[in-house]
Amino acid sequence: MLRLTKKADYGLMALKYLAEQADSGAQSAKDVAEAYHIPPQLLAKILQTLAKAGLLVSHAGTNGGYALARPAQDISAFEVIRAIDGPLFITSCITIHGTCDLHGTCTIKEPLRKVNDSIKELLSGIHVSDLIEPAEASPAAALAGGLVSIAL
Amino acid sequence: MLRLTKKADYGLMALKYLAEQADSGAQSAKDVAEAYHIPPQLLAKILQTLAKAGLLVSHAGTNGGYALARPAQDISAFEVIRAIDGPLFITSCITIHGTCDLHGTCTIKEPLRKVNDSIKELLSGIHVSDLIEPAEASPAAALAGGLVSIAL
DNA sequence: TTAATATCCGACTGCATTAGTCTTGCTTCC
DNA sequence: GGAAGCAAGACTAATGCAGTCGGATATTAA
Ligand code: SF4
Ligand code: SF4
Repeated sequence: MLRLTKKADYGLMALKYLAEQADSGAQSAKDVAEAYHIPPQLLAKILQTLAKAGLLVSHAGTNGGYALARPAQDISAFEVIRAIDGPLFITSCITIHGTCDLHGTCTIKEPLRKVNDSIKELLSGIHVSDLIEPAEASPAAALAGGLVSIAL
Repeated sequence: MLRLTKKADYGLMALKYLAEQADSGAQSAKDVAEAYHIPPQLLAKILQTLAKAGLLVSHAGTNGGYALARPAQDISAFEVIRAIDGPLFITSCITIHGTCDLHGTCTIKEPLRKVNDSIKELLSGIHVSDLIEPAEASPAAALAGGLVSIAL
């Protein structure tokens, strides 16, 4: 349940890597793939998607590659996931639109939308800068996390 | 991304229905299925699963059916989802165990586990009793929801 | 006792999504 | 011009989900 796709997973890893290597200029897709042992061609497409979504800037040619389009603390995990996996959410009805034929009878739809929003907010409160701390909690993360309240 | 399975969806609807009809005694799987236009045989299996998980009590025979094993406010959405969809979570590594071959190199695993826990807590704060209010937020729900803080 | 009602259980199929690959073309720098 | 790199789309294999089918067992009412 609620499984994140591996692509989004890879995307987050790549973004983290790019955030760490921000000083060293652009990094090629191959570099990132080798650093984490991710299938290179797959990661390439993920990075392309991320670039198209405006989260990365790309530069073709020799010594080209990808770099963050914004500072790491301005890119939320929610944006990344949405860019890669698309805008689909926990219930089939919210975004798939016509998939569920129970729109009339379903009485649980509204509450679930609230849950959906809560998760969305939770993910929006996480930034790639929060991922780079190696082991112990960074003081920034505690601040950035914030609080998510849920009231149905 | 993060899509809830329809089975879990149906399960929540059924539980809500059973909570509402708690006074009328046991309800058969067919009754619930007809009330919401859910494929009867599919719902039957979901209810069986729920019963096996201890969330429902079942009674075979004429005038038999299912009823809540506990009061509605003691059954969390998390339990329901877990019972139906199994214990899998947002990343492939957390519960699938051997699926991801990046355990060594992956540096993003720990932060994601925290996110995972936050979502789990969020879902644990929602009970089926919070779903029965038709339109406006129930006062109980605001209390029951609580706060979920996330700190990486 | 019999028949109707209902849960229980496992196997099965069709479909959608996901993970990953291949191929081809375009851009930039040297 | 050629190497390094991005861009883009088609393609395949595998997985998981939604839903179905068939039959077995338990309970109750007549
Ligand atoms: S059953 Fe209700 S909540 Fe679930 S997908 Fe259909 S309309 Fe949405
Ligand atoms: S890439 Fe990392 S976080 Fe994702 S499944 Fe593999 S080990 Fe877990």
